[in-house]
Amino acid sequence: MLDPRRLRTELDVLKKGLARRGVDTSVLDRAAAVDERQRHAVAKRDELRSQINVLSKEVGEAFRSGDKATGERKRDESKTLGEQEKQAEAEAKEAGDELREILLRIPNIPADDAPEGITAEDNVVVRTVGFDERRYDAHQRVPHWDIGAELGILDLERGAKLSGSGFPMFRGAGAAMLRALCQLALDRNADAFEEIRPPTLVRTETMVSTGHLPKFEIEAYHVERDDLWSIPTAEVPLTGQARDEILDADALPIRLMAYSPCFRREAGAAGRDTRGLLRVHEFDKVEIYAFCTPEQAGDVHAELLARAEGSLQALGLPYRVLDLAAGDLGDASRRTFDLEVYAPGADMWLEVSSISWCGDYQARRANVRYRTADGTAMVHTLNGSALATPRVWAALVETYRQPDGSVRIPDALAPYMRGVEVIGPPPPR
RNA sequence: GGAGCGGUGGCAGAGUCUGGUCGAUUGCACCGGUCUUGAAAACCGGAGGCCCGCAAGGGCCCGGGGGUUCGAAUCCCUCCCGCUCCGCCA
Repeated sequence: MLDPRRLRTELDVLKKGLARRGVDTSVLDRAAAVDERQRHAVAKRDELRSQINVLSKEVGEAFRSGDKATGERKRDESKTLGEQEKQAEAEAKEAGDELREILLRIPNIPADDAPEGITAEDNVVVRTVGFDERRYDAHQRVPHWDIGAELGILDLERGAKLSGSGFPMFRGAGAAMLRALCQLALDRNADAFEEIRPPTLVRTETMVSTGHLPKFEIEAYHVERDDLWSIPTAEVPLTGQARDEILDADALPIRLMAYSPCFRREAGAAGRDTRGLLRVHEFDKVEIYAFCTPEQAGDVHAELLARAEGSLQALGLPYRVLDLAAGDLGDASRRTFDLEVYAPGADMWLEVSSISWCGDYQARRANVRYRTADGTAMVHTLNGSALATPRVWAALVETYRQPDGSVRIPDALAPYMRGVEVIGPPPPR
């Protein structure tokens, strides 16, 4: 959420920023008008309340001192003012609610150094690591859905039988590899990040705090009976757990990580790049996350990126780093680097991590502050996947497929797989 | 799921029956000072959050929302959360 004060102090700046996303900036004019209306109503209400407070005190004094006539007169006077106050209050509340409704749907202002452009085509490739097109042989040009079926480690049919398409079921070494990947990611970051295992069903307010509601309601699974939402990422509970808190500045940056399942309806993406594990409704992920001061945020952002890259490097997967164009940024983010691994079988770059600096956008929604020398200020929040399983799994089996059809397990991962070094064909079932 | 009790400032804990002088007593923690070679102790002082405003100042906040009243931490309704006991259960 944007700071409503900026609507009156730097409306132009906000408009320029939103325009870079390719968004209609007239909402800002609407918001500014409602803000103006709200402040007028509040001022009027406060003035009336001030008078009522004085009168009420006098009523009490008058009755106590036995001056019944004065007491009754002032009481009636106060009552009249009370009716006006009620009306002003109603206006203030109505305008306040409307302003919040508008603000909750306005995305964050992109950082100045976020690349220009409004589509994914405009994203800038910052660097490509470990990629050499010529290095791949025919045996690596097999898509993971075929490899998975062949080796009996991915059972999409049965996953669909259970829950529908987009709900993969893994078996045997394939299932173990998912756990191994998460364990690896957690272990690699445990030196600096506190591990959290949050709930994965959360309240509406929690989803609002990160920006996933109200605007993207269609993207989330909702449990109606209990009015709870399945989290699309651990970023949601990690942000929400600090809601309404004032953090100790000395404790910042606070680095957290969390393993969690993630649920996404992918409503807007039906039929697009959905084969195999390319786009699924449920998957496991290890998220790395930080609360920090605005001054620390740049460094922390770089740190999260380096951490996420580190896991891919450890697994020996070629990847590239994208600096997202202003228009391709998620709503909450002001600057995002995407990590994409190369999947030779599918011959695609797969997004496996989005490392986002959200500024105070989420902090304001969740009301997470820290103490400063002269008061409080909103923290900055940053998040990114340390490792998202299904796409990394896909890239792994494609990259490490050997001429005989088996899949070699990278050295870094083997210890987490009971020493398994190669996944061969399954025993007959 | 049933019954009972409770939610007050960073924490603990009064105040609620008997509405006004209660944004709120007290203790701990915290910050500054005195004393001390230094520290502790003791003593003195300071200190909640939010909104509007250049400021002066005003308004709001005792879990959330609504109501009664001239006036609500205090009375009423409702929702949420916590604890205890019972039931059920991985």
